[in-house]
Amino acid sequence: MRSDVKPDRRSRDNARVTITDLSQALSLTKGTVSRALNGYPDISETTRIRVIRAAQAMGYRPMSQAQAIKTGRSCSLGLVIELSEHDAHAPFLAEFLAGLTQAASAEGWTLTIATSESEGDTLRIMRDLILHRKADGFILPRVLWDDPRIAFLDRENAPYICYGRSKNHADTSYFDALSEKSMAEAVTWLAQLGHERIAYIGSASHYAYSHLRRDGYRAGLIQEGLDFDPALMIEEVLDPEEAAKATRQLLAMEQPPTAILCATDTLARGVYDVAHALDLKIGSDLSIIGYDGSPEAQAMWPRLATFAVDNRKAGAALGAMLMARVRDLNAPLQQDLIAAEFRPGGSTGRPDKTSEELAHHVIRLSADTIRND
Amino acid sequence: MRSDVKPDRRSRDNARVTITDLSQALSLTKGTVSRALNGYPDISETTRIRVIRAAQAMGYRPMSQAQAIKTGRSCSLGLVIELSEHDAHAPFLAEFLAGLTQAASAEGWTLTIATSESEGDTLRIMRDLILHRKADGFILPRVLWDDPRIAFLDRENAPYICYGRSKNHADTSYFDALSEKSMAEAVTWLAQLGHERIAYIGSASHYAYSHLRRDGYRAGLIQEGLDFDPALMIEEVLDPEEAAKATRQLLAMEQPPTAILCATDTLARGVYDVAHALDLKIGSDLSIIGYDGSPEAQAMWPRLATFAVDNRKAGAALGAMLMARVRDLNAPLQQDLIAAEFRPGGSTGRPDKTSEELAHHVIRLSADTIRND
DNA sequence: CGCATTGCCGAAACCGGTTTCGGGGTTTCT
DNA sequence: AGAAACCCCGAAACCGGTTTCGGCAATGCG
Repeated sequence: MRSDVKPDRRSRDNARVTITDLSQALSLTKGTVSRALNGYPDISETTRIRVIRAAQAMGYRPMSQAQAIKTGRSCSLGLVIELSEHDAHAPFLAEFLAGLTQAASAEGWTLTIATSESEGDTLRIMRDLILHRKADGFILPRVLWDDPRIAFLDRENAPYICYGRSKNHADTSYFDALSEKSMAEAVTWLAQLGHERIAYIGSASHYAYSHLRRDGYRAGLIQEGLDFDPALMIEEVLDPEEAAKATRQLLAMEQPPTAILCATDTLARGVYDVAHALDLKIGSDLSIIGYDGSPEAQAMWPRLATFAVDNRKAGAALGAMLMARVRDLNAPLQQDLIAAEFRPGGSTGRPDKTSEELAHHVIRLSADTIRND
Repeated sequence: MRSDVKPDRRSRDNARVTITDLSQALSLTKGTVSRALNGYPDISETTRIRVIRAAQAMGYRPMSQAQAIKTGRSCSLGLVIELSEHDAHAPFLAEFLAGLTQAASAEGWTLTIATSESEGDTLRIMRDLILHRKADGFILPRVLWDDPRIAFLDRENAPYICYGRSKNHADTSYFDALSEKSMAEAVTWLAQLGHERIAYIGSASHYAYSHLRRDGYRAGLIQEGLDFDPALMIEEVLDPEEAAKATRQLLAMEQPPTAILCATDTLARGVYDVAHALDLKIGSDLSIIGYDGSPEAQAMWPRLATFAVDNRKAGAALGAMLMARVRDLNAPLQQDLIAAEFRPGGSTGRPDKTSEELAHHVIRLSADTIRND
């Protein structure tokens, strides 16, 4: 009773209106209609508006597939997600996709997404998508400091927009959050609460953002007149487990930090784990700030102070930029930045203990640490 | 030096191999090659394998766009994500997409995704995608108990597969996790730890899964010989805030539950919040179990015990099912179920306090509760 | 007033495929 | 041996668009 009704009527009766329908209604040829709609100069203004009017009235919208075989443009944005990454795209993805598809569908475009297992895989897939006209260009999420995708797409002469600033970002079109500014803000926030020893746990340096955030941290220290202690900065930290290890290392110092700034919320999870294990009260014994505004931050207790990036807006901006670039690859580069919004949480507060008191506390509980390690 | 090299060579020199190339190489006509590849019966077996061999050797793969305009099939799976939902798709999305695109690209298909702001919007978008051949069929995520998309697609005679079991799931093709079994397991787990009063916080009943999970909870109680107390079951809980309210209500009972089972991890967040506010020790004063295996569960402390669904596998299965269905809409329905894997965490344990002791504890701290409400 | 432009549109080829139609060559049957 | 039935494949139309080419009419210019 369900799917076996009308077994052969694959072509729906409420069919799409084609360019032929439109041309017949107007008593023009397909070619003329096509040129009118595509802004060719050899069509009089009067017939042009007549065609456009009729097109709107009849609800005509060209079938992009048919266009693609002749023009080579399929009106679709490509997004290849690499799955092998340590920190999953999970949290930011949904909002990001929302922005992208919103921008795309506003102009009748679609989003083609694919996943890959490795870097080489990504390049192969992108070539394939371009070759088969499944994507006219690409959004590059999670740009690396030295990103092979950029070199590849330059070589292939394919349009793309970066989400993030790579090493050579001056030569690329990009959209990014000013995470370096956020990191400096975080330092200021902590310094104003009275923290003097503020540590930084950074992520893998092949990510473009890690350079920026690290620099932002250091800029913040300078701005607040705090000394930079290299021992307080641990980088190349990939996941919560490694962040936990880094945290233990920091807290084992003679003068441990009273606040820890993390490049991502995910890393902050590791800091939380250690704080819980050492029975440190987060927000007083130890202050923590993350970055990303991810759902994880909402799930932590106390709430992780973090910087929320509007990923939907980012997606929309990137989509619009890419469409413009596809339309004209020789247009000037587009570069845009937004500021992330600080979202306070219970994870920061005035330091309850001095650095020395904290050290004593940790030593007292070191037995637990050994057990956990 | 970057994008302005080779300004006009839009058609790459490493061009795609078309069916014409192939037919010329074989000294056959396009038509014959096409029929050979598409399994027409009027092609001799010898030439068929000759064509197929050559196609592989030359790396020919038909351009799906060109096929689409004649056949009406674009070889792409449609996925429309509704954004207005209370509980975002965020956590499960990335893995789910991975599975989908993996299944799709294995057969040269792609995934077209779109987002919508409302239910009506979703239907419009789906019709549009079908009409413009941007999707041959749809994966329906987060199926509702009485889902308008199902009725709509039936009416449109378009292929689809449900992720979840709706009211009439017997009549649909679906893939789903056996969440009712998981809920029963959860009850058993808690009962074996010594819990006798186990509450359930369920989500909005328009979701298909809430019926199943609720029934699973009750089945678990029966199986363990525990009484069902209607006061211990609160449904239609939409978000963590409402879950927090429900938790306070449960704990304010004369005989409060010593364990709370939540239909989703997100709801468990609200339970955690209240537990923290009331200074209840999670995993001893109060045991909590969620469902979904989301990253949030990893971010909570102690780790939320939950049931992890392999969303990648689900995506792959759904993709394969949909492709089969697009190829033959009259094929028999496909229905498949997997079990979620229990992932223990520190959030469960033997009840440290009896229900009565818990009640006293809560009363003592009720002042805080009032302040928070 | 005549000729060269220009503006505007129809006709037709084209893109990369699919599908229908028809016909030539074998085989089978009587 | 001749007719009927198959088995294959080429030829050509088609899908829904785009783009080139050429020609007709109206204009510009001397």
